[in-house]
Amino acid sequence: MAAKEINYWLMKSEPDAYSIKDLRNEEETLWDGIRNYQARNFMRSMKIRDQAFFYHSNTKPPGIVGLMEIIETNLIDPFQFDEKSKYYDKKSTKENPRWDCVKTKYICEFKNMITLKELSEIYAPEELTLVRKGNRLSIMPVKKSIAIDLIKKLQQN
DNA sequence: GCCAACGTTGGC
DNA sequence: GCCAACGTTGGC
Repeated sequence: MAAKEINYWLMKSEPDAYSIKDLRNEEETLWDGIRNYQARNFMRSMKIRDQAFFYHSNTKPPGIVGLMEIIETNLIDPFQFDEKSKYYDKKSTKENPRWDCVKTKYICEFKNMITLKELSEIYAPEELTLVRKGNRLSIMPVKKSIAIDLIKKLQQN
């Protein structure tokens, strides 16, 4: 039986809010709080067994710190209905929820991160959208060839 | 603190 | 539907 094609993604998080160490401790987490349609749509196209790079943003320096696996998809983000949450969306209804999330599982933390600076020296913005100037997307796809290349590099470190 | 790059909102 | 004003993300 042919192995199912898996796709690769990159997911940003500020470590003050949620870090790779938090994920290592908890093993699994719901990737909630996404309130950007483009990022949401990328999440919607994720499949179980896909893998995602964990990226620490707003750090000195920012960069890729680990790898995780997508273990559940098409989940409803519970915080959109929680009036006390900063992720509350009064326009979202239970009949027609606006925001999704996925569940991810820890695979590994890389001993040495690959910084954004290093990535931008290796890859052009057309190859890796992460290095596009002013990129604010919190979730984005990573081309398979680049993903495999990155994993190899990160494991050598 | 500044700024680039968008996304969102609201007037018309 | 257009566009100006404003807000947000996130690098530096």
